[in-house]
Amino acid sequence: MKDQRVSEAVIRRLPRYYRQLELLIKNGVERISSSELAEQMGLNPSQVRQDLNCFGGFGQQGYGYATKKLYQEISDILGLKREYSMVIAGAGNIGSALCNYEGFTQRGFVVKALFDNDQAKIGSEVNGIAIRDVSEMKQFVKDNNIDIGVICTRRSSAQQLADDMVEAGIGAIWNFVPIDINVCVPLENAQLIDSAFVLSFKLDRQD
Amino acid sequence: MKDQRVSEAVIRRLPRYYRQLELLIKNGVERISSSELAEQMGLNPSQVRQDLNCFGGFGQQGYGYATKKLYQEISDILGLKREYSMVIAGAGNIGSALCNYEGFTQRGFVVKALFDNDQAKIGSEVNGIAIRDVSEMKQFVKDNNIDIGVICTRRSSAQQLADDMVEAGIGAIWNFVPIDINVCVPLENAQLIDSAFVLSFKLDRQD
DNA sequence: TAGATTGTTAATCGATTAACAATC
DNA sequence: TAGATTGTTAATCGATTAACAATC
Repeated sequence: MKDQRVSEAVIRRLPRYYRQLELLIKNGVERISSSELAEQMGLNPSQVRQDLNCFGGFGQQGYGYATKKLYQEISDILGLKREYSMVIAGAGNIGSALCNYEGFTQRGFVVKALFDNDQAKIGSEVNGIAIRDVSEMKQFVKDNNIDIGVICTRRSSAQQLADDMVEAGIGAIWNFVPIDINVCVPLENAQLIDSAFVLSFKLDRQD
Repeated sequence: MKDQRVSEAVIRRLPRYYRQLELLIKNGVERISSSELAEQMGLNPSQVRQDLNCFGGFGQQGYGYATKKLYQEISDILGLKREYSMVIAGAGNIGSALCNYEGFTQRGFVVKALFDNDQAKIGSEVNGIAIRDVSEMKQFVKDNNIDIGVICTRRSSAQQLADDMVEAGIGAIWNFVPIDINVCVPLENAQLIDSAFVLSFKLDRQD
Protein backbone atom coordinates (compact mmCIF):
# COMPACT_ATOMS: atom_id res chain seq x y z
CA MET A 1 0.00 0.00 0.00
CA LYS A 2 1.90 3.00 -1.33
CA ASP A 3 0.67 6.27 0.00
CA GLN A 4 1.97 8.87 -2.38
CA ARG A 5 -0.24 11.79 -3.23
CA VAL A 6 -3.18 10.52 -5.25
CA SER A 7 -3.92 12.55 -8.35
CA GLU A 8 -7.23 14.32 -8.82
CA ALA A 9 -7.86 12.23 -11.94
CA VAL A 10 -7.62 9.02 -9.95
CA ILE A 11 -9.84 10.37 -7.17
CA ARG A 12 -12.57 11.20 -9.65
CA ARG A 13 -12.57 7.67 -11.02
CA LEU A 14 -13.02 6.10 -7.59
CA PRO A 15 -16.77 6.77 -7.33
CA ARG A 16 -17.19 5.21 -10.76
CA TYR A 17 -15.35 2.04 -9.72
CA TYR A 18 -17.50 1.97 -6.64
CA ARG A 19 -20.73 2.19 -8.61
CA GLN A 20 -19.62 -0.34 -11.20
CA LEU A 21 -18.60 -2.85 -8.52
CA GLU A 22 -21.95 -2.38 -6.82
CA LEU A 23 -23.66 -3.17 -10.10
CA LEU A 24 -21.52 -6.27 -10.68
CA ILE A 25 -22.26 -7.60 -7.20
CA LYS A 26 -25.97 -6.98 -7.72
CA ASN A 27 -25.69 -9.05 -10.89
CA GLY A 28 -24.01 -11.91 -9.06
CA VAL A 29 -20.54 -11.42 -10.55
CA GLU A 30 -17.96 -12.63 -8.03
CA ARG A 31 -14.69 -11.87 -9.81
CA ILE A 32 -13.52 -9.58 -12.54
CA SER A 33 -10.25 -8.92 -14.35
CA SER A 34 -8.83 -5.47 -14.93
CA SER A 35 -9.48 -5.88 -18.66
CA GLU A 36 -13.14 -6.73 -18.20
CA LEU A 37 -13.65 -3.89 -15.75
CA ALA A 38 -11.79 -1.47 -18.03
CA GLU A 39 -13.89 -2.58 -20.99
CA GLN A 40 -17.12 -2.00 -19.08
CA MET A 41 -16.05 1.44 -17.92
CA GLY A 42 -14.36 2.68 -21.06
CA LEU A 43 -10.91 2.70 -19.48
CA ASN A 44 -7.57 1.04 -20.17
CA PRO A 45 -6.71 -2.15 -18.22
CA SER A 46 -3.33 -0.74 -17.16
CA GLN A 47 -5.06 2.33 -15.87
CA VAL A 48 -7.43 0.28 -13.76
CA ARG A 49 -4.51 -1.60 -12.20
CA GLN A 50 -2.51 1.58 -11.69
CA ASP A 51 -5.48 3.31 -10.08
CA LEU A 52 -6.18 0.48 -7.66
CA ASN A 53 -2.52 0.03 -6.83
CA CYS A 54 -2.40 3.59 -5.52
CA PHE A 55 -4.15 2.15 -2.50
CA GLY A 56 -2.99 -1.43 -2.30
CA GLY A 57 -2.75 -4.75 -4.12
CA PHE A 58 -6.35 -5.84 -4.08
CA GLY A 59 -6.11 -8.40 -6.87
CA GLN A 60 -4.65 -11.83 -7.30
CA GLN A 61 -2.46 -12.92 -10.20
CA GLY A 62 -4.18 -15.32 -12.52
CA TYR A 63 -7.55 -14.62 -10.93
CA GLY A 64 -8.38 -10.95 -11.03
CA TYR A 65 -10.30 -9.02 -8.39
CA ALA A 66 -12.95 -10.40 -6.04
CA THR A 67 -15.81 -7.97 -6.58
CA LYS A 68 -17.04 -7.94 -2.98
CA LYS A 69 -13.59 -7.44 -1.53
CA LEU A 70 -12.73 -4.69 -3.98
CA TYR A 71 -16.05 -2.98 -3.37
CA GLN A 72 -15.39 -3.00 0.34
CA GLU A 73 -11.88 -1.66 -0.14
CA ILE A 74 -13.03 1.21 -2.35
CA SER A 75 -15.83 1.97 0.07
CA ASP A 76 -13.19 2.32 2.81
CA ILE A 77 -10.90 4.39 0.58
CA LEU A 78 -13.79 6.77 -0.14
CA GLY A 79 -14.29 7.12 3.60
CA LEU A 80 -17.79 5.65 3.54
CA LYS A 81 -17.41 3.87 6.87
CA ARG A 82 -18.79 6.82 8.73
CA GLU A 83 -21.56 9.38 8.33
CA TYR A 84 -21.00 12.92 7.12
CA SER A 85 -23.08 15.84 8.33
CA MET A 86 -24.07 18.65 5.98
CA VAL A 87 -25.69 22.04 6.19
CA ILE A 88 -27.22 23.79 3.23
CA ALA A 89 -27.05 27.56 2.88
CA GLY A 90 -29.93 28.77 0.73
CA ALA A 91 -33.33 27.11 0.94
CA GLY A 92 -34.30 27.99 -2.61
CA ASN A 93 -34.88 25.79 -5.52
CA ILE A 94 -31.62 23.83 -5.55
CA GLY A 95 -31.07 23.84 -1.80
CA SER A 96 -34.47 22.32 -1.17
CA ALA A 97 -34.01 19.72 -3.88
CA LEU A 98 -30.72 18.61 -2.34
CA CYS A 99 -32.42 18.43 1.03
CA ASN A 100 -35.06 16.15 -0.45
CA TYR A 101 -32.59 13.96 -2.32
CA GLU A 102 -32.79 10.48 -0.84
CA GLY A 103 -29.53 9.36 -2.42
CA PHE A 104 -27.52 11.36 0.12
CA THR A 105 -29.10 9.97 3.27
CA GLN A 106 -28.90 6.45 1.85
CA ARG A 107 -25.15 6.87 1.45
CA GLY A 108 -24.57 8.43 4.83
CA PHE A 109 -24.60 12.11 3.91
CA VAL A 110 -27.08 13.62 6.34
CA VAL A 111 -28.46 17.15 6.10
CA LYS A 112 -28.64 18.66 9.58
CA ALA A 113 -30.03 22.08 8.74
CA LEU A 114 -31.03 24.50 6.02
CA PHE A 115 -30.32 28.22 6.29
CA ASP A 116 -31.94 31.15 4.58
CA ASN A 117 -32.36 34.89 5.10
CA ASP A 118 -35.98 34.99 4.00
CA GLN A 119 -38.11 35.47 7.11
CA ALA A 120 -41.04 33.84 5.33
CA LYS A 121 -39.10 30.58 5.03
CA ILE A 122 -37.37 30.55 8.41
CA GLY A 123 -39.14 28.25 10.85
CA SER A 124 -40.67 25.98 8.26
CA GLU A 125 -39.29 22.61 7.25
CA VAL A 126 -38.11 20.80 4.14
CA ASN A 127 -38.18 17.03 4.31
CA GLY A 128 -38.35 17.25 8.08
CA ILE A 129 -35.33 19.55 8.32
CA ALA A 130 -35.74 22.97 9.86
CA ILE A 131 -34.98 26.13 7.91
CA ARG A 132 -33.05 28.44 10.23
CA ASP A 133 -31.95 32.04 10.06
CA VAL A 134 -28.65 32.26 8.22
CA SER A 135 -27.33 34.48 11.03
CA GLU A 136 -27.30 31.36 13.22
CA MET A 137 -25.35 29.31 10.72
CA LYS A 138 -21.85 29.88 12.00
CA GLN A 139 -22.72 28.90 15.54
CA PHE A 140 -24.66 25.86 14.35
CA VAL A 141 -21.71 24.61 12.30
CA LYS A 142 -19.45 25.06 15.30
CA ASP A 143 -21.78 23.39 17.79
CA ASN A 144 -22.62 20.45 15.58
CA ASN A 145 -19.22 19.80 14.07
CA ILE A 146 -20.54 19.88 10.53
CA ASP A 147 -18.46 18.19 7.84
CA ILE A 148 -19.78 19.65 4.60
CA GLY A 149 -21.25 23.06 3.84
CA VAL A 150 -23.38 23.31 0.72
CA ILE A 151 -23.73 26.73 -0.88
CA CYS A 152 -26.92 27.36 -2.86
CA THR A 153 -27.45 31.06 -2.33
CA ARG A 154 -27.33 34.06 -4.63
CA ARG A 155 -23.95 34.94 -6.02
CA SER A 156 -23.50 38.01 -3.85
CA SER A 157 -23.44 36.11 -0.55
CA ALA A 158 -21.71 32.88 -1.60
CA GLN A 159 -18.09 33.78 -0.76
CA GLN A 160 -18.99 35.34 2.60
CA LEU A 161 -20.99 32.29 3.67
CA ALA A 162 -18.20 29.96 2.63
CA ASP A 163 -15.79 32.05 4.72
CA ASP A 164 -18.15 31.87 7.68
CA MET A 165 -18.37 28.10 7.36
CA VAL A 166 -14.62 27.71 7.21
CA GLU A 167 -14.16 29.94 10.24
CA ALA A 168 -16.66 27.78 12.06
CA GLY A 169 -14.49 24.77 11.35
CA ILE A 170 -16.28 23.11 8.46
CA GLY A 171 -14.35 20.36 6.68
CA ALA A 172 -15.33 20.95 3.06
CA ILE A 173 -17.41 23.20 0.82
CA TRP A 174 -19.74 22.12 -1.95
CA ASN A 175 -20.56 25.04 -4.20
CA PHE A 176 -23.60 25.19 -6.50
CA VAL A 177 -23.33 28.92 -7.18
CA PRO A 178 -21.91 30.07 -10.52
CA ILE A 179 -19.01 31.95 -8.98
CA ASP A 180 -15.45 30.95 -8.14
CA ILE A 181 -15.18 30.48 -4.42
CA ASN A 182 -11.87 30.71 -2.61
CA VAL A 183 -11.35 28.57 0.48
CA CYS A 184 -8.59 26.67 2.21
CA VAL A 185 -10.62 23.46 2.66
CA PRO A 186 -11.53 20.88 0.01
CA LEU A 187 -13.94 22.42 -2.46
CA GLU A 188 -16.25 20.66 -4.86
CA ASN A 189 -17.90 22.69 -7.59
CA ALA A 190 -21.25 21.72 -9.05
CA GLN A 191 -21.92 24.72 -11.21
CA LEU A 192 -24.81 23.68 -13.39
CA ILE A 193 -24.51 26.50 -15.85
CA ASP A 194 -20.89 25.59 -16.57
CA SER A 195 -22.02 22.12 -17.63
CA ALA A 196 -24.70 23.67 -19.81
CA PHE A 197 -22.04 25.82 -21.48
CA VAL A 198 -19.85 22.79 -22.15
CA LEU A 199 -22.84 21.18 -23.85
CA SER A 200 -23.65 24.24 -25.96
CA PHE A 201 -19.98 24.43 -26.96
CA LYS A 202 -20.01 20.83 -28.13
CA LEU A 203 -23.39 21.12 -29.83
CA ASP A 204 -22.31 24.23 -31.67
CA ARG A 205 -19.09 22.61 -32.95
CA GLN A 206 -20.51 19.31 -34.05
CA ASP A 207 -21.64 20.34 -37.49
CA MET B 1 -7.43 31.04 -35.40
CA LYS B 2 -6.06 27.51 -35.25
CA ASP B 3 -8.73 24.89 -35.24
CA GLN B 4 -7.05 21.80 -33.90
CA ARG B 5 -9.02 19.57 -31.58
CA VAL B 6 -9.55 21.43 -28.31
CA SER B 7 -8.78 19.39 -25.23
CA GLU B 8 -11.43 18.65 -22.64
CA ALA B 9 -9.35 20.48 -20.03
CA VAL B 10 -9.47 23.68 -22.07
CA ILE B 11 -13.20 23.32 -22.74
CA ARG B 12 -13.92 23.09 -19.03
CA ARG B 13 -12.04 26.30 -18.33
CA LEU B 14 -14.03 28.28 -20.89
CA PRO B 15 -17.12 28.77 -18.72
CA ARG B 16 -14.86 30.00 -15.95
CA TYR B 17 -13.23 32.60 -18.22
CA TYR B 18 -16.69 33.62 -19.32
CA ARG B 19 -17.88 34.14 -15.76
CA GLN B 20 -14.74 35.95 -14.70
CA LEU B 21 -14.92 38.33 -17.67
CA GLU B 22 -18.55 39.03 -16.89
CA LEU B 23 -17.55 39.95 -13.36
CA LEU B 24 -14.72 42.20 -14.56
CA ILE B 25 -17.02 44.04 -16.94
CA LYS B 26 -19.59 44.48 -14.20
CA ASN B 27 -16.82 46.04 -12.10
CA GLY B 28 -15.89 48.44 -14.88
CA VAL B 29 -12.57 46.82 -15.80
CA GLU B 30 -11.87 47.48 -19.48
CA ARG B 31 -8.61 45.62 -20.04
CA ILE B 32 -6.75 42.81 -18.37
CA SER B 33 -3.44 41.04 -18.91
CA SER B 34 -3.05 37.29 -18.97
CA SER B 35 -1.11 37.48 -15.69
CA GLU B 36 -3.82 39.39 -13.88
CA LEU B 37 -6.54 37.11 -15.19
CA ALA B 38 -4.48 34.03 -14.29
CA GLU B 39 -3.87 35.41 -10.81
CA GLN B 40 -7.57 35.99 -10.25
CA MET B 41 -8.52 32.53 -11.45
CA GLY B 42 -5.71 30.55 -9.91
CA LEU B 43 -4.16 29.66 -13.26
CA ASN B 44 -0.82 30.20 -14.96
CA PRO B 45 -0.44 33.17 -17.35
CA SER B 46 0.96 30.94 -20.09
CA GLN B 47 -1.99 28.66 -19.71
CA VAL B 48 -4.42 31.54 -20.13
CA ARG B 49 -2.69 32.63 -23.33
CA GLN B 50 -2.48 29.05 -24.63
CA ASP B 51 -6.15 28.46 -23.89
CA LEU B 52 -7.33 31.59 -25.65
CA ASN B 53 -5.03 31.03 -28.61
CA CYS B 54 -6.79 27.76 -29.32
CA PHE B 55 -9.51 29.96 -30.75
CA GLY B 56 -7.74 33.05 -31.98
CA GLY B 57 -5.47 35.92 -31.04
CA PHE B 58 -7.81 38.04 -28.99
CA GLY B 59 -5.17 40.11 -27.24
CA GLN B 60 -2.83 42.89 -28.17
CA GLN B 61 0.88 43.00 -27.37
CA GLY B 62 1.75 45.54 -24.76
CA TYR B 63 -1.89 46.02 -23.85
CA GLY B 64 -3.51 42.75 -22.86
CA TYR B 65 -7.11 41.78 -23.54
CA ALA B 66 -10.09 44.08 -23.87
CA THR B 67 -12.58 42.56 -21.45
CA LYS B 68 -15.70 43.28 -23.50
CA LYS B 69 -14.21 41.96 -26.69
CA LEU B 70 -12.87 38.82 -25.02
CA TYR B 71 -16.19 38.23 -23.27
CA GLN B 72 -17.98 38.44 -26.58
CA GLU B 73 -15.50 36.07 -28.23
CA ILE B 74 -15.83 33.47 -25.50
CA SER B 75 -19.58 33.82 -25.59
CA ASP B 76 -19.45 32.99 -29.30
CA ILE B 77 -17.01 30.11 -28.75
CA LEU B 78 -19.37 28.64 -26.17
CA GLY B 79 -22.16 28.84 -28.72
CA LEU B 80 -24.24 31.26 -26.69
CA LYS B 81 -25.50 33.18 -29.70
CA ARG B 82 -28.53 30.98 -29.99
CA GLU B 83 -31.05 29.32 -27.69
CA TYR B 84 -30.94 25.67 -26.73
CA SER B 85 -34.05 23.61 -26.08
CA MET B 86 -34.15 20.99 -23.36
CA VAL B 87 -36.46 18.27 -22.16
CA ILE B 88 -36.25 16.74 -18.72
CA ALA B 89 -37.01 13.07 -18.15
CA GLY B 90 -38.15 12.52 -14.59
CA ALA B 91 -40.26 15.12 -12.81
CA GLY B 92 -39.04 14.18 -9.36
CA ASN B 93 -37.01 16.16 -6.95
CA ILE B 94 -34.05 17.05 -9.15
CA GLY B 95 -35.99 17.28 -12.41
CA SER B 96 -38.41 19.79 -10.97
CA ALA B 97 -35.63 21.85 -9.39
CA LEU B 98 -33.86 22.10 -12.75
CA CYS B 99 -37.13 23.11 -14.35
CA ASN B 100 -37.47 25.90 -11.80
CA TYR B 101 -33.88 27.06 -12.10
CA GLU B 102 -33.91 30.58 -13.50
CA GLY B 103 -30.23 30.53 -14.40
CA PHE B 104 -30.93 28.31 -17.40
CA THR B 105 -33.60 30.43 -19.02
CA GLN B 106 -31.55 33.56 -18.42
CA ARG B 107 -28.68 32.01 -20.37
CA GLY B 108 -30.82 30.71 -23.20
CA PHE B 109 -31.35 27.13 -22.10
CA VAL B 110 -35.09 26.68 -22.29
CA VAL B 111 -36.99 23.72 -20.88
CA LYS B 112 -39.71 22.69 -23.33
CA ALA B 113 -41.21 19.76 -21.46
CA LEU B 114 -40.95 17.47 -18.47
CA PHE B 115 -41.72 13.76 -18.72
CA ASP B 116 -42.69 11.25 -16.09
CA ASN B 117 -44.40 7.89 -15.86
CA ASP B 118 -46.38 8.74 -12.74
CA GLN B 119 -50.03 9.21 -13.78
CA ALA B 120 -50.58 11.46 -10.77
CA LYS B 121 -48.03 13.95 -12.07
CA ILE B 122 -48.86 13.83 -15.76
CA GLY B 123 -51.00 16.78 -16.83
CA SER B 124 -49.82 19.12 -14.09
CA GLU B 125 -47.20 21.81 -14.51
CA VAL B 126 -43.89 22.86 -13.00
CA ASN B 127 -42.95 26.49 -13.49
CA GLY B 128 -45.46 26.71 -16.31
CA ILE B 129 -44.08 23.68 -18.11
CA ALA B 130 -46.33 20.70 -18.70
CA ILE B 131 -45.49 17.27 -17.32
CA ARG B 132 -46.21 14.76 -20.07
CA ASP B 133 -46.35 10.99 -20.27
CA VAL B 134 -42.87 9.61 -20.84
CA SER B 135 -44.27 7.44 -23.61
CA GLU B 136 -44.72 10.61 -25.68
CA MET B 137 -41.13 11.74 -25.14
CA LYS B 138 -39.54 10.29 -28.25
CA GLN B 139 -42.10 11.86 -30.55
CA PHE B 140 -41.86 15.18 -28.76
CA VAL B 141 -38.09 15.30 -29.11
CA LYS B 142 -38.42 14.52 -32.82
CA ASP B 143 -41.17 17.04 -33.47
CA ASN B 144 -39.55 19.86 -31.55
CA ASN B 145 -35.94 19.33 -32.52
CA ILE B 146 -34.75 19.27 -28.95
CA ASP B 147 -31.07 19.97 -28.31
CA ILE B 148 -30.45 18.64 -24.81
CA GLY B 149 -32.05 15.74 -22.97
CA VAL B 150 -31.75 15.80 -19.19
CA ILE B 151 -32.02 12.48 -17.37
CA CYS B 152 -33.32 12.61 -13.79
CA THR B 153 -35.12 9.29 -13.51
CA ARG B 154 -34.48 6.16 -11.46
CA ARG B 155 -31.41 4.20 -12.39
CA SER B 156 -33.33 1.39 -14.03
CA SER B 157 -34.76 3.52 -16.83
CA ALA B 158 -31.91 5.97 -17.42
CA GLN B 159 -30.04 4.15 -20.21
CA GLN B 160 -33.23 3.29 -22.10
CA LEU B 161 -34.46 6.86 -22.02
CA ALA B 162 -31.10 8.16 -23.18
CA ASP B 163 -31.25 5.69 -26.08
CA ASP B 164 -34.75 6.87 -26.96
CA MET B 165 -33.62 10.48 -26.95
CA VAL B 166 -30.67 9.74 -29.21
CA GLU B 167 -32.86 7.79 -31.61
CA ALA B 168 -35.18 10.78 -31.72
CA GLY B 169 -32.26 12.93 -32.82
CA ILE B 170 -31.30 14.73 -29.63
CA GLY B 171 -27.99 16.59 -29.71
CA ALA B 172 -26.63 15.93 -26.24
CA ILE B 173 -27.42 14.18 -22.97
CA TRP B 174 -27.09 15.58 -19.48
CA ASN B 175 -27.16 12.82 -16.91
CA PHE B 176 -28.01 13.33 -13.23
CA VAL B 177 -28.50 9.62 -12.49
CA PRO B 178 -25.72 7.77 -10.65
CA ILE B 179 -25.12 5.30 -13.42
CA ASP B 180 -22.73 5.28 -16.37
CA ILE B 181 -24.70 6.05 -19.51
CA ASN B 182 -23.47 5.06 -22.94
CA VAL B 183 -24.37 7.26 -25.88
CA CYS B 184 -22.89 8.45 -29.15
CA VAL B 185 -23.69 12.13 -28.57
CA PRO B 186 -21.95 14.58 -26.21
CA LEU B 187 -22.63 13.54 -22.64
CA GLU B 188 -22.32 15.65 -19.51
CA ASN B 189 -22.43 13.92 -16.16
CA ALA B 190 -23.71 15.66 -13.05
CA GLN B 191 -23.73 12.78 -10.64
CA LEU B 192 -24.19 14.40 -7.28
CA ILE B 193 -23.29 11.35 -5.25
CA ASP B 194 -19.92 11.10 -7.00
CA SER B 195 -19.10 14.63 -5.85
CA ALA B 196 -20.15 13.71 -2.34
CA PHE B 197 -17.80 10.71 -2.44
CA VAL B 198 -14.91 12.88 -3.58
CA LEU B 199 -15.56 15.10 -0.59
CA SER B 200 -15.75 12.21 1.87
CA PHE B 201 -12.51 10.86 0.41
CA LYS B 202 -10.75 14.16 0.97
CA LEU B 203 -12.27 14.70 4.42
CA ASP B 204 -11.25 11.23 5.49
CA ARG B 205 -7.64 11.69 4.34
CA GLN B 206 -7.03 15.16 5.71
CA ASP B 207 -6.05 14.18 9.22
C1' DT C 1 11.73 54.78 -29.00
C1' DA C 2 11.18 52.03 -24.60
C1' DG C 3 8.09 49.19 -22.03
C1' DA C 4 4.67 45.93 -21.82
C1' DT C 5 2.54 41.98 -23.02
C1' DT C 6 1.09 39.00 -26.49
C1' DG C 7 1.47 34.71 -29.54
C1' DT C 8 4.14 30.74 -30.13
C1' DT C 9 7.85 27.51 -29.78
C1' DA C 10 10.48 24.71 -26.63
C1' DA C 11 11.04 22.39 -22.04
C1' DT C 12 9.00 20.20 -18.30
C1' DC C 13 5.97 17.71 -15.88
C1' DG C 14 2.43 14.37 -15.00
C1' DA C 15 -0.88 11.04 -16.52
C1' DT C 16 -1.87 7.28 -19.49
C1' DT C 17 -0.52 3.19 -21.82
C1' DA C 18 2.59 -0.70 -22.84
C1' DA C 19 5.47 -4.35 -21.47
C1' DC C 20 6.86 -7.97 -18.70
C1' DA C 21 8.57 -10.38 -14.70
C1' DA C 22 6.27 -12.15 -10.56
C1' DT C 23 2.99 -15.27 -8.87
C1' DC C 24 -1.42 -17.28 -8.06
C1' DT D 1 2.97 -27.48 -14.42
C1' DA D 2 0.68 -24.23 -17.81
C1' DG D 3 -2.32 -20.36 -18.20
C1' DA D 4 -3.97 -16.23 -16.60
C1' DT D 5 -3.60 -11.99 -14.73
C1' DT D 6 -1.68 -9.10 -11.43
C1' DG D 7 1.75 -5.45 -9.72
C1' DT D 8 5.23 -2.54 -11.30
C1' DT D 9 8.70 -0.52 -14.19
C1' DA D 10 9.49 1.73 -18.56
C1' DA D 11 7.76 4.25 -22.72
C1' DT D 12 4.59 7.33 -24.62
C1' DC D 13 1.60 10.83 -24.91
C1' DG D 14 -0.56 15.14 -23.76
C1' DA D 15 -1.06 19.08 -20.88
C1' DT D 16 1.12 22.65 -18.34
C1' DT D 17 4.74 25.90 -17.77
C1' DA D 18 8.77 28.60 -19.29
C1' DA D 19 11.11 31.35 -22.53
C1' DC D 20 11.46 34.66 -25.93
C1' DA D 21 10.98 36.87 -30.38
C1' DA D 22 7.26 39.65 -32.38
C1' DT D 23 4.72 43.75 -32.04
C1' DC D 24 1.59 47.04 -30.19
